[in-house]
Amino acid sequence: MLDIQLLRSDLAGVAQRLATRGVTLDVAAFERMEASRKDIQKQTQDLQANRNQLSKQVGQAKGRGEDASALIAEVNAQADKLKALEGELTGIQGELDQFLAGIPNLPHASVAAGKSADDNVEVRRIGTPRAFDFKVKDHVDLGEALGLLDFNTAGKIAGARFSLMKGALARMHRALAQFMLDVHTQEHGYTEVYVPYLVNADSMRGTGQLPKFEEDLFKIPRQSTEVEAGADAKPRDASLYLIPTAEVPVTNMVRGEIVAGNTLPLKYVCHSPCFRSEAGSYGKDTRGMIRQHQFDKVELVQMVHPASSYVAHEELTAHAESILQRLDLPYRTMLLCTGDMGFSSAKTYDLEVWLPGQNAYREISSCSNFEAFQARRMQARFRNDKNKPELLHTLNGSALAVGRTLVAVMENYQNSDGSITVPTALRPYMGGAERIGA
RNA sequence: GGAGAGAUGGCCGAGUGGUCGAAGGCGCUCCCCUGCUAAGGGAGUAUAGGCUCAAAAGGCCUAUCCAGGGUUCGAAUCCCUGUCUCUCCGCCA
Repeated sequence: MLDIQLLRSDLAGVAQRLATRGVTLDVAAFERMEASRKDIQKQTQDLQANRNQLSKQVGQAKGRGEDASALIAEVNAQADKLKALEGELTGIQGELDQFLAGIPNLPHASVAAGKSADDNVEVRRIGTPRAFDFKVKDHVDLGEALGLLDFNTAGKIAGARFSLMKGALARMHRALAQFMLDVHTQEHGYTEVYVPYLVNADSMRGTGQLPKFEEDLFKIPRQSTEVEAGADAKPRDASLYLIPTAEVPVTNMVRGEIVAGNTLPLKYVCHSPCFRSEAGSYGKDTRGMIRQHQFDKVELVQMVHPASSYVAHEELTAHAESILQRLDLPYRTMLLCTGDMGFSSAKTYDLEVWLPGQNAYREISSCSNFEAFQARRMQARFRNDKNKPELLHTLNGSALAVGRTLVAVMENYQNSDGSITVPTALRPYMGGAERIGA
C-alpha cells in the first residue's frame, strides 16, 4: 500500500510513475473522495468536540448538584446528525482504503521502463550451457524412463499439475532443500523458521495477495460463529488460505509489531510447500513439473532499515545465486522492467536457469525489494535513532524453487544412458551417491 | 470437546460510569549533582488523523485501554458477540 500522504502531496507524480507500469490512476476519483472525506471529517470532528465539551459540563453540573437536563437536551438534539456523519465518514474512509489497496507499488528509479518480459534487462550471465554429444531429454522423459517420476499416478490422486516422485529422485528433491537451508543458515546468516501453511485473510492482505489476487489462491471457506452487526447479520468470514509462498507467513511475523532498531536486519529462511491455483495460466507449461499447484521452495525474507534495503536486495539476490553457482547450473540474472514487476515490488531480479530440455532460460527465483509497501499494510515498524516508530523495509527471494531446481539438475546433469549425475555439492545429502539410475 | 481465569502505554501494573490518554513503578531521553564501573535530584517520554501556519515550531481538535456491536448526555469501566492467552479435564500425532 502506498502512503496516502504521497498521493495527497504529489498526485500527478504518483500517477506518472504508475503509468510506467501500465497502470492508470483514477486521479479524479481520488480527488473526489479526498474532498468528500475532508468535508465529512471536519463536520464529524466538530460535532464530536461539541458533544465531548457538553458532556463534560454535564458531569460538572451534576457534581455541583445542579440540573443538567438542558445540556443533555442540547446534545441529544444533534445526536442523529452526528451518528449519520460518523457512518458517512466510515464509508468514505473504507472507499479510500479500497482504492489505495488496489494501487501497486512505485518502481524504483533504477528500474527500466518497459511493457512486458521482453523489456527486462539482462544484468549478468554466469556459467556456460553444456554442449551435449547426444540428443538431450527433458526432465519428464528422463524421470519417467527411470521410473522415478509419475505424473499419471499424481493425476489419479489429485489431478493435473501435480507430481509424484519416488526413490532417488524424491531423495534428491529433499537433498536440494536441505542443502539450500544449510547454506543460508550456516553461511549467509539466516535464521531457519517453520511456519503455518494455512494463513488468515489479514496475513494475505499484509503481503498484498489480497484483495486483488484471490483467484490465484486456494481457499478453505470457514465461518466464525461470530455474527457481524448490522441489518443483514451474517457470520464473519474466517476463511483460511493455503500459502502461495512462505513469504506470506514469514513476512507477517512482524505484522503489527514494533521491533527494536538494533535487531535489524531480521533474516529468515523457510522451506515450505507452496500452493497456487495457477488461474489464468491454463495451457502454459502443461508438461512436466515446471508449473504445479503444489511445489516446494526455500524462501529468504529480510526486514531491514529503510536506508539499507537496496544493499540488502543485492545481497539477498547474491545469496540466491550462490545456490546455482554451487550446483554449477548456468543462469542469468534479469532486472525486471516496470511492466513485468509484481504488484507489491519496487524492484525485482529474476534468476533464470538454463534448461537444456527447453533450450531456454527459465525463472527459478525472484528477488524483490518491497520498500515500505508491505510494511505499511502490515504496520511493521522499528524504533529509529530518535526512538520513534518507523516503517521498516521488507524483501524476499526464492533461494530457490526446489522443484525447478530439481528439473534443472536432471536436465543439465543427464548422461547419454539416461542416468543423472549427482552434483558434487549434493552428494553429502545423498548418502554419497554419485549417480541416479543405470 | 468441557470448566474456569484473563487481555490497559516499550514493559510491569492501578483504575467498575464524568475533569482518565489513563495513577505508580521500570525502562528510555535530556539537564543538574556527584571525581568514578554506584547513588541522588529535576524535566520529559504513545500512535494515527484533522484544522491552523508560507513552512517548521507551536496551538486547537478527533480517534485509539484485544476486536466489533450496544446502553448512556458521557464508557478503559456496564451489556452482547467474537478473537487470543493461561490453568484444569477429555481426546490426540
